[in-house]
Amino acid sequence: MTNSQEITESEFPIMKILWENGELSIREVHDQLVSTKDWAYSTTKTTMDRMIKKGLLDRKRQHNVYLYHPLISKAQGMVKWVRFFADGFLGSSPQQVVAMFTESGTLSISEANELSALIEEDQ
Amino acid sequence: MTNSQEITESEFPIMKILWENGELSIREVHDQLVSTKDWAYSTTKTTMDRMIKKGLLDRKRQHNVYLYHPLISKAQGMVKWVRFFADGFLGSSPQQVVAMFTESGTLSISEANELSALIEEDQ
DNA sequence: GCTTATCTGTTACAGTGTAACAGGTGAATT
DNA sequence: AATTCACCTGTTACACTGTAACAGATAAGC
Repeated sequence: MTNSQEITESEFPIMKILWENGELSIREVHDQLVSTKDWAYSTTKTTMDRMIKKGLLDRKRQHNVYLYHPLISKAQGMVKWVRFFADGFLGSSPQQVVAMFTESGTLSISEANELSALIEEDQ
Repeated sequence: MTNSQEITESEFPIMKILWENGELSIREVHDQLVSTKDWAYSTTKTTMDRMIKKGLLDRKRQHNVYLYHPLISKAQGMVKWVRFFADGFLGSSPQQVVAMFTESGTLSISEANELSALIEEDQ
């Protein structure tokens, strides 16, 4: 029953930036995105708007811009991808992948715990 | 100029099964898929048909069934996802991810070499 | 006040995720 | 041999995603 919207491949880098920064305008997200994705500004915009509709993000008006922020945690957003990664790439269990992320510093202990629990939760 | 069709998230598990088995009917792929994906047979079928159109697979008629086989190598198919994982999940370089795959036994030495080369190749 | 840059909303279109359905064909059954 | 059953094949469908252009609104600079 945890609000578990699935994050798509294109949405993921946006979530990541937002998890790291808390709250940003589309422009700010877009500028950080440029290193990885070669997107038009309007692509970033459309994607983020859809993420609001899906319940992944919310936004509030600050001065004259909208600032977007995540509605789900990094752990929640990673579940699907950890699975994908575990059984598609490493022939290992999702839990082992979580351990790997913790070691690599991708996840804090508490994020790792949350993620582990979520993985157990729905099978 | 290497034939580099991108493999989508749903296509990946199919490719994986085919890389491991060489040549299978839709039914055979589907049966192996069931452990991971809860798909209808027709979903597996449609996906595999589209993969042919995209040039990811080819098929030939054997007796009275079509057997499907991959047209691109595991290394070629992994490039995109290695990048995705490298900069989305591990804050590491694609090459480090390749190394990790080699250690975990996911890739043979020669597959890893091919993959490394491909990663260099287009930036 | 006008120009310019940026933000916002709207619209678009091909591709993907997921599947139902109808017709064909071989195998089993009577 | 005619019927039935199971599975294969092709066709069609529809919502969602990936990617983006465009037009109007607003703010900032001159």
